[in-house]
Amino acid sequence: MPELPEVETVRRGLLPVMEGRVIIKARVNRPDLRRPFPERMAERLTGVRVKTLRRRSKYILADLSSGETLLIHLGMSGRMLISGATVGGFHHDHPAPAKHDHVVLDMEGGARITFNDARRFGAMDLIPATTVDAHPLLAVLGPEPFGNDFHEDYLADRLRIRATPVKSALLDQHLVAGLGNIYVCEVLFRAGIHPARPARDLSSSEAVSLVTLIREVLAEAIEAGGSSLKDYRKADGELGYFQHSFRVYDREGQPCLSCGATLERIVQSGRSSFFCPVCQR
DNA sequence: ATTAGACCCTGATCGC
DNA sequence: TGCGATCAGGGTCTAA
Repeated sequence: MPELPEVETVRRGLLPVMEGRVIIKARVNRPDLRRPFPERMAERLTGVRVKTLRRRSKYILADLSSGETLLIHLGMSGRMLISGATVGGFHHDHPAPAKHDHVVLDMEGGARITFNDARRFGAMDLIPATTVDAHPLLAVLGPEPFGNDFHEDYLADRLRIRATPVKSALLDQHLVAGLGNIYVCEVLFRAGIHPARPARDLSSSEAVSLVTLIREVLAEAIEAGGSSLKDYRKADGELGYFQHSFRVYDREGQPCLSCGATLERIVQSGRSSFFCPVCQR
């Protein structure tokens, strides 16, 4: 599912039809995803205005005129699809209701936003705006990759005390928030670091380079509209195209674009890691 | 506290 | 065409 660049792309797609607009009617088609939806969610969303639409890590946060904030996580397969509006020059008619359409928001201005999530690993919650940062899902998150709290000294200090493979460390949302399996693989390739290296064994210059490369990869992916593999689509239904820029992810058995060696795949804490055995040491 | 593994759920794909 | 095994961008929970 979506990592930070995909979530940011979805947020940007939703901005023109959500921010500043009133939710005319909210419909909730089932009581839960993996976790229960908040009590009376449809009623609490209906008739309120979306003041701002922001992002924290892989979460979209909609601050509402009711004083509550809607928290949205897309999990692995969650989509937010827009219909009934002209987006990017194309008008999208309302599609027939589809399997796994869990929440539907009819917006002031005629747009409809449909949250569809086949695997139901996503989440929604409604909390007082004043307690957003204390929400259990958000309070444990590490710094934003583009924020001032994420810098060379911070990352070097945190990696130095971890015995776990650097791949697992960078996937840990407590350490830095927003990276997922694809972008960690891509970052480690650009850094020339083998995913199985214990985090504590990285040199300080390697840790320093990771800060820059994490920002570089994420920024390029956001610029490309994210990566479209199986489930992910931008809010306007279009595909992102960063997947064409993958240098190692899902390229097992193919030649390294730098040295020509055959790329390999290993499994680390249950997730695939793709890497070049020659370039990454 | 850290870490590995099971688990949550559906759907796509691949080998037979 | 069908069937089982495997895999998938997420995070949580348990137990060692």
